[in-house]
Amino acid sequence: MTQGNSLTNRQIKALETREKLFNSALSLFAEKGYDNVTIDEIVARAGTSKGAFYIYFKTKYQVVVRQFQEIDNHYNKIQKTLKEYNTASEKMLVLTKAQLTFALKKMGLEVITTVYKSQLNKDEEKAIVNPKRILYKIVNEIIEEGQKTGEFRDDLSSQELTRMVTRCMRATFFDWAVHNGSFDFVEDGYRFISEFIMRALLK
Amino acid sequence: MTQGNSLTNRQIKALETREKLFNSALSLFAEKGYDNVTIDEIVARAGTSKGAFYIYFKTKYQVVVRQFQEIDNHYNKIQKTLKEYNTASEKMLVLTKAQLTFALKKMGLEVITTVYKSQLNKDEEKAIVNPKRILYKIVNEIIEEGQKTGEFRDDLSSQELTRMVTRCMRATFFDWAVHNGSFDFVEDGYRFISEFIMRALLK
DNA sequence: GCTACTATTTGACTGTAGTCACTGACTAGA
DNA sequence: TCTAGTCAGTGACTACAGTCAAATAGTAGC
Repeated sequence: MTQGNSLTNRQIKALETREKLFNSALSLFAEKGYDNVTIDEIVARAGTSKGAFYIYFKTKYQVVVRQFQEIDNHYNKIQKTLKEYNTASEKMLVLTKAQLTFALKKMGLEVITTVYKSQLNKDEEKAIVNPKRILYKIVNEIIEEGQKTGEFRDDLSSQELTRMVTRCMRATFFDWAVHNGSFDFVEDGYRFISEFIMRALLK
Repeated sequence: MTQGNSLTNRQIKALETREKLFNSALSLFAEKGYDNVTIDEIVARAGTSKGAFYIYFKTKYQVVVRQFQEIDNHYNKIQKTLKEYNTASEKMLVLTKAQLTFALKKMGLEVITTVYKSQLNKDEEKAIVNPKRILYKIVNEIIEEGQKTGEFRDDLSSQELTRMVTRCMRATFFDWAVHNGSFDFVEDGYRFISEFIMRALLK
């Protein structure tokens, strides 16, 4: 078949088609909102066909899930910032604030709502609870560090604590989406973690 | 119009139609699963028409949301049981266990998943975050009691703590739905609250 | 260059949620 | 009892996500 990294013209074209569909969809979602965009519009703008769309995306949701995942990968930038802070508690708080600010700015209400809704569909790709998410690795590292330094409790494993903490983070996102963004996401979410959840985590 | 509580024949018939639609839908959902039932089937079994369905239910989701609300009201039975326990902590734990057992048995995965998904639709009736839910009143009462007896922290208001605790409860439901019920709902949910969240609540 | 194969693309088609202009039966008031 | 008006109910229709058999065009081997 293909040798090494080289792609045949056919494969290159296919990648282009996918890219055109992805960009067309994202620009339409941005212009009109997810619910007001049809697949027919997406493929018209991409200059391709409906069948092609469903080769590259299993559902309409999946476009947004992919967008979410792309943005989500940028958490590694946050990870570097964390080194400047000395305690695991500080790191957890800085991460929380960064996560909330970042999600609000880069994703926004509609992407978050759409992704959360998609996750409740049986066959949809599980993006937000994927343990490979960088976010989860960061949280797990902070917790392990906090357990080592004696800041955090160690009667539960770091994996288990990570699962619980990230569950609480998701809860803020879900609540905000259910309330149609009618409360201050960053303020409320930060308060929830810093004033409430942190206490469950500390020794 | 109508005098006192008396209903015209017309209004009685209308209530009957709604009831027939509701029962027809619930029995079909139970038989084939929510996603495999069409509105046309529902109205056929109810012996009425599609238009009638949409007079009584704004969306297909709403049937399940109403079912959820009916079941949800049965929390008042739990409330009475709580009086037997002495401390607010005990009450919170008994409530948690009861809630999880109850939801698992009476609602099940599909109802929970469907309701949670519906809540992310803009115009859907907000059932799970409705502050009038009996569950929230019970939680609030327990928290106020705990604050009075000095068991629970009082640096945050009981309302705020209620909001945070119930957010955590919703988180278990959401996670379980996203994972398609692939972990032990009662076991995991109870552990999350008793081993983790309770510590955030205690003084 | 020719051929057989296969990856990609197509768009007509299906299924189903939700709409709406219309119908006719019931009600209230004269 | 008659009638104007209302309200519950109807079902053909629209809109749109998702499917799939057929068509097209790139590729590899000769």
